[in-house]
Amino acid sequence: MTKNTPPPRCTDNHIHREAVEQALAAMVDGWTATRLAQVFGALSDPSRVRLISALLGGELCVHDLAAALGMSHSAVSHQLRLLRSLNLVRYRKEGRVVYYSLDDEHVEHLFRMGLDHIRHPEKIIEEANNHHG
Amino acid sequence: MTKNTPPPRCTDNHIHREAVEQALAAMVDGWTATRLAQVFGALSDPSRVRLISALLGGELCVHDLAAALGMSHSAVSHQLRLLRSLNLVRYRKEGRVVYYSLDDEHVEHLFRMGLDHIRHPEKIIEEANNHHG
DNA sequence: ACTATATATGAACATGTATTCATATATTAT
DNA sequence: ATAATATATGAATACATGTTCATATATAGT
Repeated sequence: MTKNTPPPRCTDNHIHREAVEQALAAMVDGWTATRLAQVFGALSDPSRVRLISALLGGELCVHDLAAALGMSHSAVSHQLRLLRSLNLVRYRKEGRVVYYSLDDEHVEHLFRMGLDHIRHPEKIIEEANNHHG
Repeated sequence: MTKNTPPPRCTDNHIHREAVEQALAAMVDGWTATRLAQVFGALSDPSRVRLISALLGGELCVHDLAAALGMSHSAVSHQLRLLRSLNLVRYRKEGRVVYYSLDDEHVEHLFRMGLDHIRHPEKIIEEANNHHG
C-alpha cells in the first residue's frame, strides 16, 4: 500500500458521473465553440498576427500594410477580409484608399494577453495575486 | 477641388514613410508572431475550445474528457498533446490516470475574452466611451 | 510472468487554409 | 469616354491540420 487515497477509476462501464457532468456543465455548446474557434483562428497565422500588431500603432491603408509586412496587396487584402468578417478590424474608405484599424479594445486585449502568455509562461498568477491593487 | 483634406496617397514611388514606420514600430518580430499564432492556433479548433471549456470546471482525466466531448480517446489525447506543448494545459499523473487542467489563469482569461468578443461584437467601444451612468 | 486498463503516438487520409496569379470593381484625373 | 490608382476577389496550387486506425507505453492486479 503506497497510497491511502484511491484514485477514481475511469472504467468504461461506470465513467465518473460527476466529473463528466461537471465537464458538460462548463462546456460551451457546439455553435459557440465553432464561433470561438473562428475568432482565435483569425489570430492563428503569423501574417495576421503581424497585421494586427501593425494596427496597434494606429490605422493604416492596405498599401502601407503590404509594404510594412513585405507581402503582396492581394495577400494582405485576403487576410484583411478574414479579419473583417470576424469583426477584428474595421475599415474606413477615403477616396480610393481604405484605412484599416482594430475594431475594438477587445482585439488589443486578446493580442496582449497572448503576448503575456508566451512571455510569462506561468508567472502571471503570482503577478496577479501580488499586484492586486 | 472636391475636398480640402487631400487623402494621403499610396503611390508606389513614395509610400507613406511615417505610416509604414509607425507600423514597423508597433509590429512584433517574426518569431514572436509565429509563437503567438501557435498559441491562438491552439484555440482555433472547436474540439480544443470545448476541451478548454470543459476544463474550466476543474481538472478531468482523459477518459472523462473523451466521454464529455463524445470523441475517441486518441483524438482527445492528440489534442491535449498540442495544448500541453503550448503550456495551455498541465497534467498530473495519478497511477495510470492522467488528469488535465488549465495551466494558468491566462488561458481562462484568453478564453473568456474570446467569448466576450463573439457576444458583444462591437458594443465594447460604446460601453467604454460613453460609460455614462 | 500475464492480463486489463489508461493514455500516448506514428502513419495515413481527408479536409482546410494561405499565397499567387489573373481579373474585377471603385475612385480620381484628364 | 479613357487611363491610372487602390483595393477586392475567384480559381488554383501547395502546404498545414484533425481524425481514425493500429500499435506502443505505463501502471495495477492476479
